[in-house]
Amino acid sequence: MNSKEIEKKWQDIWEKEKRFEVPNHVEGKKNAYILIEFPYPSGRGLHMGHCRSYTAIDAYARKKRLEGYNVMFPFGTDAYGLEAERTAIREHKRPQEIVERNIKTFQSQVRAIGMSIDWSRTINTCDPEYYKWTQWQFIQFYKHGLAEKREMTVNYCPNCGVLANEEVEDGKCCQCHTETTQKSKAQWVLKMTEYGERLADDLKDTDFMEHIKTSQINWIGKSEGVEVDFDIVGGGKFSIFTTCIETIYGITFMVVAPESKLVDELKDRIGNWSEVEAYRKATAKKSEFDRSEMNKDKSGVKLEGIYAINPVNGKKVPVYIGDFVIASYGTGAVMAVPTHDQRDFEFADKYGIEKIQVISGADVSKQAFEKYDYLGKNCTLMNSEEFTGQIVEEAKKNITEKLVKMGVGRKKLNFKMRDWIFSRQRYWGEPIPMIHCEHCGWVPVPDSELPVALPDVESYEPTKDGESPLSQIPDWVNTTCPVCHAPAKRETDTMPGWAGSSWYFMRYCDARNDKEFASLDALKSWLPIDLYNGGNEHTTRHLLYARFWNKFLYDIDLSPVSEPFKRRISQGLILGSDGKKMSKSSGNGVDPLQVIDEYSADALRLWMSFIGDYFESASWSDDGVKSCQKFLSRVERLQDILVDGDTYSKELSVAIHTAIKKVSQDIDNIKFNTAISALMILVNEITKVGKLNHAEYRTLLTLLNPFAPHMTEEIWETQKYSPRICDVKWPEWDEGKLVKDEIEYAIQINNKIITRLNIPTTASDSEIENIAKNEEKIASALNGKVVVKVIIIKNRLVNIIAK
RNA sequence: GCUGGUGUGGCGGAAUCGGCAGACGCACAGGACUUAAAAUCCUGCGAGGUAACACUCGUACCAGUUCAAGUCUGGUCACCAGCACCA
Repeated sequence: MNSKEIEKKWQDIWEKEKRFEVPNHVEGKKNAYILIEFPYPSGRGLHMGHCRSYTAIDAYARKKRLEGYNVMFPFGTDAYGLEAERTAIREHKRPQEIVERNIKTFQSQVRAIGMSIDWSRTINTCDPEYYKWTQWQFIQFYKHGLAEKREMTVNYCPNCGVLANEEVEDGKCCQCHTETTQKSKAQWVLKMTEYGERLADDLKDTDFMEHIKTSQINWIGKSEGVEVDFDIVGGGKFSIFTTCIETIYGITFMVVAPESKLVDELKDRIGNWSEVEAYRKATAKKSEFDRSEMNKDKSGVKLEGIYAINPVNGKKVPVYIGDFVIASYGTGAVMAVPTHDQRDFEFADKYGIEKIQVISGADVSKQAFEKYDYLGKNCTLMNSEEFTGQIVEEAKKNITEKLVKMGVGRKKLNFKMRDWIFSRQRYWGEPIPMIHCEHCGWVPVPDSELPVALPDVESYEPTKDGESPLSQIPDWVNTTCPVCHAPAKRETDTMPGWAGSSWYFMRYCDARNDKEFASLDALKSWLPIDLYNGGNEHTTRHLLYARFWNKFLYDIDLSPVSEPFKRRISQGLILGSDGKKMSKSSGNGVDPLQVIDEYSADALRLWMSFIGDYFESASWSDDGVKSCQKFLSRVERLQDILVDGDTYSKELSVAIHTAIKKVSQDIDNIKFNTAISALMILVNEITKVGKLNHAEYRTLLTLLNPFAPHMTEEIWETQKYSPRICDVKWPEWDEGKLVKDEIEYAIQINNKIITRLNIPTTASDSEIENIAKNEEKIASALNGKVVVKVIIIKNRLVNIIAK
């Protein structure tokens, strides 16, 4: 049989015997939930990038299973989202058809690389059985006041409609890269900001890779500061938010966002209204991107006749509008301290505003002395009345206290993260299960009527006016109010692509439940996920949404854990052999199925793990797969030198125990490349010895099994070993048997290696010293010198310091 | 600019607590087997230096700590990722 037949044979056997299925409920602690982000089933099928994480994490799962864990390792597809819809439009097919076809391809490819998937749990986000629960959960958000329809300024892409902030990159749509604009529209939002603090703080309980935590933290953008009220001369007031309250005595002007309502309220008192109005109009035209792009040239307009009063010293300062102040962050107004904020500094320069230094320690005539530079350096305040001379950190506390006592200030947390805009005016998504009734307002669809099925339609392209295509189907839109039974209309917006992927890992635990989205019992058995692997592109948005979603379910006692993912890792990219990203245009793409065809799935699997550090990007190389294929056939050929024996032989004992330890630890630590190198070292050692017994061979095959499951099963069968390799126990190493009788020491004199010596491992320090000193070369080199000090590092070296 | 990460031969990459830098593999070179090729096996392979040794240099760069630094400390540079007029 050739490798292809062998691999097919075992894949069929595994599937037939339901080898990798686990129950929903498992007792005990030896459970491991291992998850790879489910893919969007694109027509191109599995690519090398998938292969790397799939095969490596599969190896991890297989090893855990051999160690006696109940391993849940599921697979599904995330079929909703813009990409599927766009493909459908391009190919003039219904998205449903395309998705169905692609899922089949995907699943067969996942089988072909030998994944140990529990297929009884497979799910797909556009399956009504699945999205029924996505809708149900939306309703729970609504019932708990965390979902509401809100008129708001939104990012709008002419192609893709309304986008969440997270979907806008550099002012462009993250899907089609068209320039986005601002539009006011009523949108469903999930109040994610209410969870901002917990989403940031609870990261400490997780074991995510550092850069993943960082990007989460950056995105959430939590800042601690103080909100302060400012009275306006002649009546009225407004508040500002600052993280640098210590600079309050340095305020020389204030800036509010141009669109601020305050400006309207003060209209009659503003001396230059026409100028102000013109500036506001100009700002409204600009997208958020344009506004931030203009950052080189700070612009603003003074509100003539308007002065704010600094509560700490009664100082009257002018008020400006400026488009660098964002209405939706903080209070939409800032205090400006040109000496200690570079932005304020430039603004002050441009409009000729005075500057007062309040923190000493730097020259502020050329540029501002900012918090990054003065914090933590024991800088003291100046020009700050009773706070003058206090250290910044101390003054921060004291000034805040004073403002609180005066009743004009309070501590405040602010987040850059905004609420999650949950509406899309697109066809291909879960319909939002809400009904609008003239008498009752918004009413959730009753549970008994879920799912609100996405109607099968001819035309699903986005409409010109930016409304959902569903709004064009009167039969679907018109319904009756569940409460008063009057005629009512369905919500026609659909959910964003991120909805279904925010909770799929829970559904896996109880995938066929038709009473609830997953029983708490099943969730308790499996959550939190022990290892969650996914692409770097999802480390901010998806992870944040999923954590938020779970936290909400946790709060209403439907999830047993407050953090669903214990450990999160991301694999590095697989690049083309030219070191560039694989792409059609550069023609450097490699098709995994062709590789399997030419070599074998096992060789591909081995190479994907051996190619380099799992977390770093790596270049594809044909020679690499070849070398792995070569290694596998070396292992196969070891059968020719097999001898009898049920215990490890003296010659190989140390090598075997060393390999067991290294492979075991490296797989746990996601260091697959060195795990394989340890196996190679073992095979080299066996080759040197020239023979191996069955016990040794069985151990080698077991260690190799996670990486090359087909071949090792086959050899196991050929050798008539029993039980089957997937039923054996992962070998254990004996720390005491790792030590050789003798170890080579490097012998140094004054840090320079003079010679190397084999010294028995049982030798004491003084014996080692004697052996070293008496060695011929050493003795002659030491002749006439005085030994000052002898440093002995066990099993490594001896360094003799001599004068 | 802020935050996090990385920097080691021709290449992918190893190196526990600071302890022989370059494991393992690729590529390359030489040899064995073969009529020949493929496959396989053996040997060599950081740079300079030597007939061969010896010796010298070498983990982005500059300092420091130490008997000993790829590893620790301070500073610089480059690249990657996230955030970025966020108050």
